[in-house]
Amino acid sequence: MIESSRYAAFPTCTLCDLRLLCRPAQHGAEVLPSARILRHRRTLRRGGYVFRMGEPCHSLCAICSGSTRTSVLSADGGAQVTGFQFCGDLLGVGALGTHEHHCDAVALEPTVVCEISFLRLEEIAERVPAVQRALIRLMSDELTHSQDLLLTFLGQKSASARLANYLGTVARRLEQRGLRPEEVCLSMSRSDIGNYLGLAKETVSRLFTRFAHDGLLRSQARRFWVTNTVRLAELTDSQDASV
Amino acid sequence: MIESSRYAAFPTCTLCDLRLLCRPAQHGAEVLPSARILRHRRTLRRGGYVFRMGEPCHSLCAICSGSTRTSVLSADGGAQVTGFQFCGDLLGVGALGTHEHHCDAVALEPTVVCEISFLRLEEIAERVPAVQRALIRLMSDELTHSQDLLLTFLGQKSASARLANYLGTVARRLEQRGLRPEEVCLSMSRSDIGNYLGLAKETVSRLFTRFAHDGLLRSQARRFWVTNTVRLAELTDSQDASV
DNA sequence: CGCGGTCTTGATTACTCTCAATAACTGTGG
DNA sequence: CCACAGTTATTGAGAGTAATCAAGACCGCG
Repeated sequence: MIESSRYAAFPTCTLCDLRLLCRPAQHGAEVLPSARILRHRRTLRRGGYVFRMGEPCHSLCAICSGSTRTSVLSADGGAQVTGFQFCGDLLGVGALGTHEHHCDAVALEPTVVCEISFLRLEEIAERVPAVQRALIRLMSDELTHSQDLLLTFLGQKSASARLANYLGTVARRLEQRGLRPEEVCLSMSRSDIGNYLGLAKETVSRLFTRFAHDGLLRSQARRFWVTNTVRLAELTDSQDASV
Repeated sequence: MIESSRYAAFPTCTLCDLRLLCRPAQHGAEVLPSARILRHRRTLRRGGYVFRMGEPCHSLCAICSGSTRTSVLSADGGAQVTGFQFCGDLLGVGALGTHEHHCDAVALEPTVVCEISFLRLEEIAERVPAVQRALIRLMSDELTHSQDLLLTFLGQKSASARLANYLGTVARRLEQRGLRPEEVCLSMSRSDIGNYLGLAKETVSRLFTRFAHDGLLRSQARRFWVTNTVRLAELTDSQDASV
């Protein structure tokens, strides 16, 4: 419990997916200094790169505060947004096997991230079964999350269902992390959302207008507040575009 | 090498993603009887369930021969196809964390599968670092695969690009496993493909007709043979539906 | 206050879905 | 071996949704 003071200034650590691995001293009798695996904390400003595609990756990376956008270069040369990450989310888990980042990660606003040495973690896992299981669990969860995400894109047909689903997912995720849906606000552009969802930015804009008109949310510039989670969820489930 | 005779009748084992874990005797000096982790082999006929959603899962499952389809129940009560698996592919990796299957898996044709006890594997991993790393690598690969898959769905707009991309992916995957593109043939219905890709079955049918007319492939009933991999790949990259 | 970028809104075009009818295939039984 | 029924695949016509093209409004910023 000596460690806990290290994190006093970061209450978000209690929400972090990495917290069980970040403080392995809590696992069993064997005391392991967390300093060995917690490499460093970094502060980024809007537009700053957390990492770039192709860079070597020997760490897991968790977001302490702020938000990020990941993207890859698609075959036609343009960028393809692959996701948005918020407080407590992990970055770079998929790169553990290849030890090389396969996407860019950019801060959407002033953002603080933690890096955890994966090599150290692997060493510790060899000696502490609880850590090994936590690691496997972590990857399994990430896999489940990735497949859930895939699911939302598989059957989706209408644009409104896709956007409603996305906004609802974000609201839910942030709610799980202790924020109220009313407080949900993003920092990403219409283009980013459109790119991510496979929609034209004009379509995204129209949908925001329509959702706001229908009382589902308030939107102002790059921020929005969900005001009717229930109806947003209804839209998500509908296959067609009926509003 | 005493073990090898066990697999003599299954040459496909050399293509299997699980082979490194299935024969842990090869890892280091410690000899571990593979019988402890290889639970059993099962033969299924067309339409047979490999497993059902909600069932307990304590095993990894590899396809020795044949093919399967995974699906979940979507919010509106209908089924959503989440993927197709072929010789050497794994099933149920994402269920390792929760120890419960979160999808149905059905054989598309006469199919043989192997089950590997995950609990045993975990035990062995605690003692043999090489197995632990192989396990992590396996999950990381699965994660990478899942995210690659997600990528193909994210930006995709036109139906032809989606189908071309899918057919190309299947052809490539089977090619990696030792089959020639000319020999690629499937056992899934147009409805399954359409469900998976988010297209109406009529659209899938029309695209098959068009692709065949343009000399990209031959199709006969539920089987098809890719005859022009290059042009199929070109279609994949195109954002619009120009043919 | 003017500038560059993003966002909104409108009109047109094009793609894909839906509905509907016919054709082909699969498996079963005579 | 052939005929039959049920399922699956093909093909066509019409309707609806979202992309594209284009113009103007709003915002942050120097």
